[in-house]
Amino acid sequence: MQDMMVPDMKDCSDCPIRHRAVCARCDTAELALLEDIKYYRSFAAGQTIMWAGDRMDFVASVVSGVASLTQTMEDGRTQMVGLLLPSDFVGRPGREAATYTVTATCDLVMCCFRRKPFEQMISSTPHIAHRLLEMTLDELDAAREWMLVLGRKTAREKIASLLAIIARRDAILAKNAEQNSLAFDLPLTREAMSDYLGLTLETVSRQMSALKKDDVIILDGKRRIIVPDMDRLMDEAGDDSDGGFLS
Amino acid sequence: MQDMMVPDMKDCSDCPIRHRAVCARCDTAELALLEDIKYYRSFAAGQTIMWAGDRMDFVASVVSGVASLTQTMEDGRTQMVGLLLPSDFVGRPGREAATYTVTATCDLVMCCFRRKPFEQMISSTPHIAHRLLEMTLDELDAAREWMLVLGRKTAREKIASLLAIIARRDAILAKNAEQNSLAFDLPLTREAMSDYLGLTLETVSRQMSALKKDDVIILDGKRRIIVPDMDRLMDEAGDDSDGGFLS
DNA sequence: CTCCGCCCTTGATCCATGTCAAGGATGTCA
DNA sequence: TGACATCCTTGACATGGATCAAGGGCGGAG
Repeated sequence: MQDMMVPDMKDCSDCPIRHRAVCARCDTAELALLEDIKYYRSFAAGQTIMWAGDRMDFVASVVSGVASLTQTMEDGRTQMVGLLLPSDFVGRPGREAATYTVTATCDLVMCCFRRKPFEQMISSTPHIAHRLLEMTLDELDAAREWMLVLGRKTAREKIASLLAIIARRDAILAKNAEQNSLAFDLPLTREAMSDYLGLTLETVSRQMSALKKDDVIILDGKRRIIVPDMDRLMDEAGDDSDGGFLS
Repeated sequence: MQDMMVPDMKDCSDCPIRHRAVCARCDTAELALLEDIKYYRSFAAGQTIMWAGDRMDFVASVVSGVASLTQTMEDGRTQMVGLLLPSDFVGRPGREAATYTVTATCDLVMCCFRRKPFEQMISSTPHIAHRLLEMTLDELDAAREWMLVLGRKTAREKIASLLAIIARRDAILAKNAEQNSLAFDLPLTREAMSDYLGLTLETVSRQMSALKKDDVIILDGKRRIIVPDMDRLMDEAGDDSDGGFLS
């Protein structure tokens, strides 16, 4: 799993899906193919990119910013089922309609590929299909890891788990991994956190305050988080594992 | 998703992964290949097939019975992250160690394939890789569906969701789908249900009694369930969707 | 600068579910 | 047949997190 986290761009720095999506071993012919079908789109914070059930004729990779996948019940209860960070992939080859609502939780740039040609490319280039399979398996692991968080952890552990995941991911992208003290900006509102954790906004706020009081985190404003001791945070998360990566 | 549920065996009734796993379009050469690397294993109810972290040198498909994938925290809290019903696939090509503990929840037969040759076969037969990708995407959808259950549903809704999923899956395998009244045997103890739903055993028991009192289900003994009205059950589950299928 | 709206915090109270405890039903083995 | 183990049910009580409610802080628009 580790090697998925650092995009390998050395051989194709212009590959439009150099982000985690496909990357690594693209050859020139594939690059040309991809170049032909890609386009970029930007979204403002809070903007909904697509609604569950919408026809979806592209797949995409997050270039910068954060997006969320959510499910909503008839009565309005909502659950976030995936958080898309830079290098994450969204969209399902072979499926016409979006299964989840996709929303930009902060300003966002995506690199999109028209679906039909992308699917053709997959059928004709086995190693890209293989790469997609690996990615999907990683997402499945992350989703299952999250099931443990949702089903069995306390509110405090849930918050710590979320912070730990974002901190670690952030550190890796910034090449700061291995440091025990980290600082980062939360890309989520308290409400978005509550939707991800299966809590209410108030409980999230209270537990953030509690973690702050206990010196597990330091808050600089509302969104800037300093983690003086990652090991301590992981401990609070009740986490022995290396932490699933958000879809 | 629908078409995944009914194994398509018409062209290869002897294909050892005729269950949902690969199925459908195997040609003779592949059959021979598979035949060469497969073997069957049986397990008794309650038996653990492998522990998280164990070296795993096979992948497998459930022939009969039910198995569960579980994660456990250091302090013993456990969460089931997948329920493997007949035709489900377990194991991850390319991964040496098991990520989850796999346990037989009732007597179980699996059809196993040695991992290395299986991986080779995947690389050399693109449509099998493609099939695996589709399956994995379905499992991902199921896992995300379950995140909504774990994060946002009440105990009563959780129970109804689980019963609805098992009932529907059972009906499909028995070619009874479309009927509004169904009967089936629960393949899980109350404790296994609680591990899947993120509840305690006692809460599961109480909510089963409540659903019985309200005529949503009829209990014949402890394990035999009769659902007089599937629509009613789905309604109790708070479920608009067609219900994710357990991995 | 001031007002407004959004996001966040905190308090008081309630309730769904967890926890602890007792006992019932069913199947197995001697 | 009786003793025992396993699985399940039910009751009494505790509590974590939800709900309802009030207000603080900050950034953007005028």
